[in-house]
Amino acid sequence: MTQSRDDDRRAPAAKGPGPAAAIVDAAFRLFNEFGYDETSVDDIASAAGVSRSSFFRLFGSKEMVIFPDHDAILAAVEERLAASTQKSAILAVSDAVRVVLFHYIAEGPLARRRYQLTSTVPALRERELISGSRYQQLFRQYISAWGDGTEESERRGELMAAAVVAAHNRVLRRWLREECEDPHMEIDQAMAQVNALFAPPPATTPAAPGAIVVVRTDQDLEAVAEQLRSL
Amino acid sequence: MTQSRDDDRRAPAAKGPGPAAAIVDAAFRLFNEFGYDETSVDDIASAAGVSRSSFFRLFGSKEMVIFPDHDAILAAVEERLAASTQKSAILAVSDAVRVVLFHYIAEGPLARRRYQLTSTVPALRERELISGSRYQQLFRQYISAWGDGTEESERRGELMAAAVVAAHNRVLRRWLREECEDPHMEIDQAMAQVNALFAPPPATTPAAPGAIVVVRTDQDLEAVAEQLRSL
DNA sequence: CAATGGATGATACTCAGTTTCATGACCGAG
DNA sequence: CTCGGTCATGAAACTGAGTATCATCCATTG
Repeated sequence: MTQSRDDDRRAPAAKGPGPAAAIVDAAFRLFNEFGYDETSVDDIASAAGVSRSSFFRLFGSKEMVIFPDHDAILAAVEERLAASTQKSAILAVSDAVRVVLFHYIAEGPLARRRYQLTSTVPALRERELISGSRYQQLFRQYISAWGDGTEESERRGELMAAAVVAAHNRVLRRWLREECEDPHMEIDQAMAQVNALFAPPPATTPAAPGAIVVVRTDQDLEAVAEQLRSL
Repeated sequence: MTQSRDDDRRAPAAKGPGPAAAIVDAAFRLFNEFGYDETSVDDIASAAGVSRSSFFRLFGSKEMVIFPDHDAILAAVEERLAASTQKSAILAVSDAVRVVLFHYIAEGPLARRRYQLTSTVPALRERELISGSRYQQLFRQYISAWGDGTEESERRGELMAAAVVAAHNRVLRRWLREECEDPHMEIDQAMAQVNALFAPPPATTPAAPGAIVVVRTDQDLEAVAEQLRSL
């Protein structure tokens, strides 16, 4: 896995030289120049110096050139969520969201080029939506598991998962549009907002500046800390 | 809408006799018998006694045979949302959600047949997801407009729209699976839950610096202090 | 050297969706 | 009745994505 060299055949998203990277480069270049629909797979393959067959062998479809490693991110999210219990649930969710967000941010300009495509090509926007729903499904699954089995609890899990993904998407989209200077801060705020919504109603007395805030909590300190961090 | 005769040419989803209805019937029958991927458009067209051309003229794509009138529902939702202001916002959202839900429920067995397909054929599930996101976008747009323009308010709109759609989807899915006896009641409960989450942020003024935070916990003060220090 | 296995390329095929053109039914005007 | 229009339909060819098959090449290994 971690062996070096140009063994990126297993990791099409890698940056090093290799057929996969050449294909990605050619694809983004042609998409930007001529448009997504106007660029055929044959165009990409020949521009990258590989055969059509190899293209479909490496990326299963034309759309997948744009979205390289969703499966890997999804696995990372699941890993983070799995390493958690009720007590650290809120923290786990926030962490998992950060995993996703900062993965994209780490891509830098590539992520923005992708956004330029997804925001103009309906087929790609839809593909992105679908992968987003897989995150939501994953979050829902874990959040639900942390609750009791009542319908209200299940519904709460569903709503919270939707909110979590929406919060992430908003921050990410703002960053992609360069409307967001500090994504760390914004994702913290956004997740704090989510947690404030879904945490058990903390009997917040309207507080004048300098007032005493009493937090009734059955939660563990991590949860409290998460909320405080947002103030 | 309710006029009789066979003037369903403008309404492909209508039930009366006519080419569109024949196509829908043939499509569902063949999909159920042989599977979605195994049924070609030619199969459907010839089974319905029309030409391939007519099929694509009436429904733009193979997937659209399954989802007839999303645009109409979307328009109905928008109509309901548009007829509302901040004061009646919560009611408008709940009403709009009910419009969608009961539209599907009114379809009765057809909706359940569709569900059987969408829950087994990935391409159709994705198509459904996408139309769901259009509802979400619509709700977000209106809910955001009801707020002040702050980022927190915008985010709240985004989260609430996501939650609203998620709540609807949950109730609808339960009804489709026949796990839900009284969809009226369930959607009311679900929307009440959404409103309870999003409605009145009970004036939670962020505590000014120097506020006192009281945490009830089993842990001793040293542990608490240590945790807080790490914020 | 021979054999094996993995990666690649070439080719042909299916099918969705688009475009173009021809046909035929209906309809009002002369 | 006939001409000239429109509109729904059908027919056929075309593009392009995705799949399957087979041949080839190359590197390792015995």
